[in-house]
Amino acid sequence: MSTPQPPRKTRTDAERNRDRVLEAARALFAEFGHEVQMAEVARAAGVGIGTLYRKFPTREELVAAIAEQRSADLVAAARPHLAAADPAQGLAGFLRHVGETLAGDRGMSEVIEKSMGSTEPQGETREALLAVVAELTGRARDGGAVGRDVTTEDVNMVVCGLAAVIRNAAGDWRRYVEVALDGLRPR
Amino acid sequence: MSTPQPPRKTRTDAERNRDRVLEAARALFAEFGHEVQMAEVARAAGVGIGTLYRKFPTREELVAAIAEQRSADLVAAARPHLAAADPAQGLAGFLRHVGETLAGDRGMSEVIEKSMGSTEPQGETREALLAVVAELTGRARDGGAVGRDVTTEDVNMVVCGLAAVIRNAAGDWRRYVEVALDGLRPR
DNA sequence: TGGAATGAGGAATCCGGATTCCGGTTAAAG
DNA sequence: CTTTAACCGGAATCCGGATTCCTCATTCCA
Repeated sequence: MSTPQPPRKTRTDAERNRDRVLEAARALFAEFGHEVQMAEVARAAGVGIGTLYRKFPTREELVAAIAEQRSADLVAAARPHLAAADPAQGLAGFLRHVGETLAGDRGMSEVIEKSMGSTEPQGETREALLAVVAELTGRARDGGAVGRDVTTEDVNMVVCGLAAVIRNAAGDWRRYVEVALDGLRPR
Repeated sequence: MSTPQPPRKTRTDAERNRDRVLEAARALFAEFGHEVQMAEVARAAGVGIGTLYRKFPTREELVAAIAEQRSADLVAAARPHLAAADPAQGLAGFLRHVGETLAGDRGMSEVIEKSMGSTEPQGETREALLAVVAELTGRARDGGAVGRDVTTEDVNMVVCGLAAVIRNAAGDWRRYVEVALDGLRPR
């Protein structure tokens, strides 16, 4: 009945392996997207499959962990743009940054394409990301950088499209970003 | 050695089954995308799996057949827009039509998202579709409906983004189309 | 240092879904 | 109305990849 757990400290090698897995997964997902197999990740991490599974009981959980991590990075990267003096540059700068990020991370582009917009349930980090976009959009709108009728959803759609373009289209995504920004401007 | 084949006419029921399969696949792909299982298609078509496989030896071939069909529809639908008096309305009208189509056909949005842009090898119908977009873009540009620096690739990216937005985002894709069109306009 | 307790590995297993196979049918030809 | 090539149906099989499980190795604590 009692719970006299004599809690031992987490083994150091266990922690090290966890880090290796996260690192390997991050790299592989970035380069090949989430289609990468669990065995690949384990191999790249220099770890057995069993170990990988003890850290992340499910492929889904591993993917989520990485997605969470990268999303947080994006939210963090938004800070300077939120603080930008010129709200127009704030939104534009952030969109360009998102492009740069997704261009270097296939897995992330998959995540963003699916998450920006779906009214699905999701982690708080996703919420934070949406909040950031909303904030940036609001400022840009107040500052007259984008049309008064531009909504957060409009921007979300642009981001979703950007992710798709980066992952599938042959053209220069930077061009796409500029076109989208032009489209959002007043008048 | 000789080939005195007394060619029999294709059985009528065989042909009928083929049509049923195509019809069922079209409907299912449109509603659920290409993730639908072969068995589902067979069931919906009121046909055995074996029969389905005699018509289309591979899932891939079935998907390709439908994609081809729908792409051809899109090309055909472009005709009136190509003939539009106002080139600005030509491009805009076509993009809106594409949106309408993709909004009602999940499978098609998947195809378009992947094919618009990839310099991959593909069917001639895909070529035709790209040619149509190029033509429409050229006219719009010549007519001053879009910026002089707008390329076919730019428009392809917009279409690719549109497909993604329709399939994933929560917002109103019509809004997205207008934003994109605004972004393409001169100035 | 001794002996749990926790972690590592990776072969074996499970699973969902595509594809194959073959005995039973049925339409076309004479 | 036969004959027979084509065709049908769907159970059985195959396959790739995720997930489980059990044995052995390490690390932590007294």
